[in-house]
Amino acid sequence: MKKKITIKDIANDLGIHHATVSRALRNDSRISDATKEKIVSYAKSKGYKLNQSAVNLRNTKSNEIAVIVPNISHYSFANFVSVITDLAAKNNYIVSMFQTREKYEYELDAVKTIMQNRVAGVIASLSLTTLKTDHFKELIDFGIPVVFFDRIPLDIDAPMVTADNYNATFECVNLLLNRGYKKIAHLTGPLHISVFNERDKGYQEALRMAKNTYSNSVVIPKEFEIKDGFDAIEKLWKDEDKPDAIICDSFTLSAGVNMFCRNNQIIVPEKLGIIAIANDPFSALLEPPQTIMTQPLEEMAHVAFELLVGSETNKSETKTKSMKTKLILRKSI
Amino acid sequence: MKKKITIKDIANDLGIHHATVSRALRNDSRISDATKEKIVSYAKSKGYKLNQSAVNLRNTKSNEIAVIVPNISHYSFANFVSVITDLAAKNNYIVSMFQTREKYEYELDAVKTIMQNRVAGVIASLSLTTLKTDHFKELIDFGIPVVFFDRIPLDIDAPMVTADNYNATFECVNLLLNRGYKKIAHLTGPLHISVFNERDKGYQEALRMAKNTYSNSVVIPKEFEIKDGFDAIEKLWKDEDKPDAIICDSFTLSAGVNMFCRNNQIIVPEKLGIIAIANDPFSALLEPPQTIMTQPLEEMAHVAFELLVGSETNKSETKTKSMKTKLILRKSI
DNA sequence: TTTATATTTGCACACGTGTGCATAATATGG
DNA sequence: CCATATTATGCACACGTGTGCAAATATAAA
Repeated sequence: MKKKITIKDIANDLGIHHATVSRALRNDSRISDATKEKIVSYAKSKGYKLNQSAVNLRNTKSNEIAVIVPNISHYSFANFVSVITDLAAKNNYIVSMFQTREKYEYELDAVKTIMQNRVAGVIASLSLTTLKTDHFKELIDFGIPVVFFDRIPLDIDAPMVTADNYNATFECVNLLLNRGYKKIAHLTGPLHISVFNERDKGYQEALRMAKNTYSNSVVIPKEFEIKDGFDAIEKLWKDEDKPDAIICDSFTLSAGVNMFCRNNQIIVPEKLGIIAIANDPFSALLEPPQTIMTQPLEEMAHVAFELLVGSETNKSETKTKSMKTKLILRKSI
Repeated sequence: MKKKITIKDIANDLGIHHATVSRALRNDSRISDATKEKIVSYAKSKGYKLNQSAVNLRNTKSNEIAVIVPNISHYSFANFVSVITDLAAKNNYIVSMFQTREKYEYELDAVKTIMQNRVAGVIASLSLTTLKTDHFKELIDFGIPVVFFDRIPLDIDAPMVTADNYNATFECVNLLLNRGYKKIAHLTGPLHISVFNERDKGYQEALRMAKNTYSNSVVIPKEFEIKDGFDAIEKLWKDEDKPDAIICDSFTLSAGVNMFCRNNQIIVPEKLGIIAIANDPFSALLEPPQTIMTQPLEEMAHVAFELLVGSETNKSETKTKSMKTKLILRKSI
């Protein structure tokens, strides 16, 4: 292992002071071009690498942006993180990953670690089991800016980015009603989660406004799996008053519904219309190709990042951005 | 923003030396239980948070593990990162994400940033456009342990973890031949990439050993998209000597092939057998459900992590672990 | 009690960089 | 050519923690 060279080493070798080296390498205007050139080329020849830990200590702040998500392997989160990572790299930040696996305790651990690391900022989406948010309040109180994304808390004064979940289901219902469906079910998640709560409200309200009497919200109280969608529709299908259309709050759930239909020769969209609120591109590959209401993930990531890195200059008011969803019409309705 | 309390603050308040505080908080055996208790409870009451940047500087090493992957939003990488993140958290490391987007220049940037951050270790999968690996040699020379994963370099002496790609295709070919397929094509990636190279060798060799005369490797020279699979099979299908089975080196490619077949009423598996080397669980949802040869991603992640964090104690010999793939038989062959 | 030993705490310095302020070197103007 | 303004560099300290070694205190043995 090579000995790591420091700015002091360079200063000694060149017979100058390390402050001058520091300034030269950071291209400070107060250093003459001649010495700058001398220092930079010497540093390069010696393979000098800035020690970021020292910089972070000196700045009392690290160059990291922490991202807290329930599960990185889910497409929406993966895609979101992917965009954030690009933006971070472009702005000389590093992205640190934290995964809660939908567990409140892991979220607590993540927040603790984040504070220890004096991170520059946090982008977070709450876990399903998070009922108290004191840890995030402490984080903000500690001086670390936080932007919430998708699964947002309702009792914290911080910037937020979400899809317009209320209108997403509202529009889905109207679309289905227009197509002649009469009995629309809603497969959703725990209603203490902002996303599902908003969507169910939009669903209920659209039905109410249309004076539609059938209403059926099925809550899956855990992380969605294909089997959950399968089981849910299986149970619904046994009702004497079964639905003729279903809105699924994730691609995973809709995939389970699709599988049940294929296994039981239930023709989609004739016997059952399916629409998913999802972003997964493979929804197009289902038989029949799945109609989805998508969230503008890339745009949301951009906004979240902007709210975070711009948050120092622009502390004026709390901003919650609600982004319009977009329908991709395929063959399942 | 609250003032951040340090061990010196605690020391002053308690009339002791900060070294004692440091030791007490780290549960050093040399500090008496009485003072430990006093210090720990006082620290807690004051909301003391360790400053990891200071620790990192002192240790000349950070608490981060860097993960370099081409694209986080691809299922295999996302899943791999997900497991690594869990393992890291369990071992008091943080995972820093780096995404190359298949670009050599981004890989260079990532390696540079990683050196600056004096990261504890790196897990990396090469980008498609990486032809030189000097940057990784420099990284290792700089004293940072690196474990390569999946897309490994052939000219670096470092621990590696891959699937047994040679045998994966070898077995696929034999399986297809046993089922009566005679003309097997191989949809693969750039052959300077270890993964695709090995797979194509396994494919070629299995055909040679079976004295099968038809052989057809189609190289997609870029990041795979669904359209690439679609276009490739479309072109193959125009041949007078078209294949009756195809091995696809990713789920994306196989999805494109599947789509072409559905659009053109080509019955799978009667007219065309399809097998993908992939991990994506949604392969089960295609029509027909896709037969896949899977890599043991979770296991590979565990091994990679173990090779990395155990690498300080266990520098003895370079280890390359080649993990057995597993067939999941469904309806596409 | 005295001496030897074990236990506990303090001291000083190191880790590498950045910044306000002082000082030195150079340029500008009369 | 001197006084002043401008530019360039040096100095000292701070950021927060950890560790080898010395010192102080407590405990055990004689």
